[in-house]
Amino acid sequence: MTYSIAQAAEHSGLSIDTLRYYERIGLVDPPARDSGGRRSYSDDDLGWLVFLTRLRTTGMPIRMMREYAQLRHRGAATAGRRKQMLFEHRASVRARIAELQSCLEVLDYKISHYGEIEHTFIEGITA
Amino acid sequence: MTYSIAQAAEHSGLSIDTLRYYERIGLVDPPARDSGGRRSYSDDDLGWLVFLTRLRTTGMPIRMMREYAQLRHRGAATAGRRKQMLFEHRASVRARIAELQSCLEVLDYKISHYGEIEHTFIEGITA
DNA sequence: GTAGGAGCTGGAGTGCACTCCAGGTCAACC
DNA sequence: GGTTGACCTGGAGTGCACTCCAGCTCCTAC
Repeated sequence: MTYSIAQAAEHSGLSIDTLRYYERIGLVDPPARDSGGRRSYSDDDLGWLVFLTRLRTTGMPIRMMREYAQLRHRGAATAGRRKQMLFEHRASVRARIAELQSCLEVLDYKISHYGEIEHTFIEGITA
Repeated sequence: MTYSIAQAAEHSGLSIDTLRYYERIGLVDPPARDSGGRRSYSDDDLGWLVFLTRLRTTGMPIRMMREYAQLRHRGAATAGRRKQMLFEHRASVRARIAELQSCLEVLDYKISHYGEIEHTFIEGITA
């Protein structure tokens, strides 16, 4: 199964421009081309794109994704390094979640605090 | 108690440049000045700065923080609107956490997958 | 055979959130 | 009274991750 750039964009959630941009900066390998010179993405290509969007969603910077892509390109010999990268990235995602959760508590507090303002009309509380 | 800009930066985790930048764009009110014309932050100022860093950490864009700051500036009459903003923001933070957690599952899967590669030396698995 | 639409390239432009800089002031200490 | 160090201002520069554009080609449908 092959996919046009529009279909690849649709499937991955990236824009067409972003797909070409990712190719330009070496984040994805140049896909095959059809008889008219247009990009023709394979299922494997799509799988990689979708995985990239996960890394992006979790805040991995592009330069790190590119490093990962380059290791991947060098084959099975780099599997350990790649696993290590994902391992470390997972830790940072967990830390990020913890950070967000601690901020959530502050928001919860603030929101209930506003509730008091609204019900008792305490003056001067403007935070 | 008052604080120099360096102390405010230290306490809030923002840089000195960022403090001046936030003031310039109307995110924080201009603090008092000492006899030498230097910024002199109050405890209230610091409290606001710390709260801003929470909003920032949770990904609120500056333009929204500024909107919030402007409402706050208009006093208690805008408390409802501000509470509503925090309420909506909290929902987006929760959504973000859920998104990260779902990506974490993908990472977990990938990482255990790499484990298989390392132990059984399956060829061709390069994702 | 031509009009329309998708896709192509190289390169310029955008928005966000800072970050840095030059050139100056001010207070304190030696 | 000179040097040092923190701070001041307005404005320019940075890094990231896209996003847009002009001008072109190619295929399909009428």
